[in-house]
Amino acid sequence: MSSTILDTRTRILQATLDLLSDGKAHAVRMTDIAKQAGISRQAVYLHFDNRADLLIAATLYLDELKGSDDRLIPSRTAKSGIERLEAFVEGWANYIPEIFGIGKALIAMREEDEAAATAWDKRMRDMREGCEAAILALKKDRQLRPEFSPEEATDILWTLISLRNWEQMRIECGWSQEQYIRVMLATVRRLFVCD
Amino acid sequence: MSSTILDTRTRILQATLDLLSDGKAHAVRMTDIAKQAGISRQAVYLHFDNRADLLIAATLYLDELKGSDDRLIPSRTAKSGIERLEAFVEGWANYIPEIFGIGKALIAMREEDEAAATAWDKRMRDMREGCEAAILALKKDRQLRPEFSPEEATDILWTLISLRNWEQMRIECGWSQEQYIRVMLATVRRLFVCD
DNA sequence: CTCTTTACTTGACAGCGTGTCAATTGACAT
DNA sequence: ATGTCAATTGACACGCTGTCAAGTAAAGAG
Repeated sequence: MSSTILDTRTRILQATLDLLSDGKAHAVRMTDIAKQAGISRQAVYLHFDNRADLLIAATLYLDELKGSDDRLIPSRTAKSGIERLEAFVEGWANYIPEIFGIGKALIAMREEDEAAATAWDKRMRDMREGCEAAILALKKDRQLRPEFSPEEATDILWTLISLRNWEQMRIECGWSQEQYIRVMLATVRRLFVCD
Repeated sequence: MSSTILDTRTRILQATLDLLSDGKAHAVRMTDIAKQAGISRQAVYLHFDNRADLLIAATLYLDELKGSDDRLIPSRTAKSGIERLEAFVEGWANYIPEIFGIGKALIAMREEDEAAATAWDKRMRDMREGCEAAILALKKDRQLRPEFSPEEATDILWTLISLRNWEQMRIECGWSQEQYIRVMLATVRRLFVCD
C-alpha cells in the first residue's frame, strides 16, 4: 500500500465530494471527477469498480473527514430525554449540509443500483437508531406523548428530519439553516414532548 | 383530429401509467411503453417530443381520468377550519397512491430535465396552495397555534404530506394506508390546531 | 378506381455516458 | 538491467434516447 495509491485514491474521493457539494448530483460524470482529480477517466476504474462503488467510498471518506460518530456525543451525554432529543435533532441538522451533496447522489443512484441502495439504506437505518434512542429516552422520562407509539414516533421523527425534507425546506421554501433548526426543534417538541 | 390519433395517443398514455404504477420509474423505457401500447418505439415520438413530454402529458391525462379538482370539494365545503384541514389532508392522502407512480417518475426526471422540473414544481405549488388555504382557514377561526407563522405552518404541512414522505412511511416504515392517514391527521392536529 | 394524405413500420444511425481492454510509458526498487 | 506498478492513450461494446429516410396500409376525395 504505497502512498501514491492512497494519494490518488484520496484525490479521487476529494474530487468527488468537491463536485457533488454543489448538489447537482446528476451533472457529475466520471469524466468530471477524473478531470478534477487530475487523472484520466480510465484511471478512476483502477481504484473503484464503478460509479456506485466510488460514491459509496466517498461517503465513508466523508465520515472519516468529519468524524460522524462524534456528532452523537452531545446527544449521548444529555441529561434528560428532552435534552437528548433536542441535541440529536440539532446535531443531525448541522450534519446534513455536509453530507447533502453525496447523499443526494446516492439517493438518486438508489433507484438504479442495488449496492448504492443498500449502502444508503444502511446509513439511514443507523440514523433511525438515533431517532429511536432519543424517543426511548423521552419515554423513559415519561415525557413521550401518548398519541403515538414509540415506533410510530420514531418513524415520524426519522421522516421529519430526512435529507429530502431538509432540501425542501431549505431550498424550495427558502428557509435559512437557523430557521430550519428553530422550526424543527419546535415541531418535535410539540409533537413528542408532554407539556 | 381523427379518433385514431386520439386512440393511439391515449393508449400510449395509458401504457405509461400502467407501467409506472409499479413505482419502478427508472425501469420503464420508451421501448417498454411502446410495447405495452402495441406500437413501435419510434411511433411514440410521433405523439410526444421526448420522454419528459410524455411523462408530463401522462400526469395531465391522469388528472382527466381521476378528476383531481373534485378532490378538493370536501375540503372547500368544510364548515370549520379544522374540518377543512382534516378534509384536505385526508383527501390528498387518498390521492397520493393514484399519482405516486407517475409522480416518482417526474421527480426522478426533475434533476435532468428542465421541462419536467417545471411541470412537477407547478403541481406541487398548486398543492401548496391547498395547504395554505387550509392553514388560513384555521387562522381565520383563531384556531391556528401561535408557534408558527401561517407561512411556516404552510411549509411544514406541505413538506409533511409530500409524496416522498408518504413513500418513506408506507414503504420504508411499512405503514398501512389507514395508519398513514391516522398518524398524519393526528400530527397536523397536534401541530397546528389550538386545544 | 386512381390519387393523396395520414398513421405507422422498419432499419439505420448519431450522441452520450459507463465500463472494459490492450498496448505503452515512466518511475522506482532490486 | 530488470521487473513491478500506477497511470496513460485509444479503441470499443453496451444501453438508452432521439432522429431520419424509405416504405406500407388504409381511409377519404376527386
